[in-house]
Amino acid sequence: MRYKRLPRTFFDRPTVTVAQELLGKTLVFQNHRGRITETEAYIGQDDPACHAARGLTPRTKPMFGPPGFSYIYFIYGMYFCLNIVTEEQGFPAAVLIRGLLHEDGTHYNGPGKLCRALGLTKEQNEIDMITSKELYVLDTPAWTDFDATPRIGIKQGLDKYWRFVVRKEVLQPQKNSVKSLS
DNA sequence: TCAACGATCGTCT
DNA sequence: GACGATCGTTGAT
Repeated sequence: MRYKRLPRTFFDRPTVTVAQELLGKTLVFQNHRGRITETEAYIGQDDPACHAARGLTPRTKPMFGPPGFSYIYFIYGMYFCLNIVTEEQGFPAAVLIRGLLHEDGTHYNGPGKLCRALGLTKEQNEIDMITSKELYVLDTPAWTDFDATPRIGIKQGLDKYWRFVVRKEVLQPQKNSVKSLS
């Protein structure tokens, strides 16, 4: 089975919808690939936790651009975080990729660890993930069994339940079947 | 120019 | 649970 890459229309939708439906999709960067297990939505200038809340700056410029582009920023002096821009050009919003189940079996929890493992840096900021040959998302089956919680590591916007994480049973589907054999 | 802070993580208590 | 590492971005001077 050969999976197609997600088209721009996938990202040109409400950010919460995109964040939820990205769970289970396959992120590809160079020789790495893994399925997305955890996302967060950051939506517009009315969301106080969104980097774009205080307007357009050099850093947040990608968020104001077309959907389907990467937005990678440097944080805490040592980590990068990967986002994918959503919604129409001019409306600043993006989905933060927080968790990835690598095809080698490693589950990366946390945006900083994920980017470090894959080698994602500012070099990959503002890449068009619809046309790029090194950074894109494949349309593998979605995981629809997930929880919604407040976002992590922020001090404002905690009333919004815009973090989406697949339930851990999804990540160990073989456990029940093993038990039923005995 | 300057100082405070941050969508994190590992280590220590 | 608390804290330090480490530095680019930002808004204020």
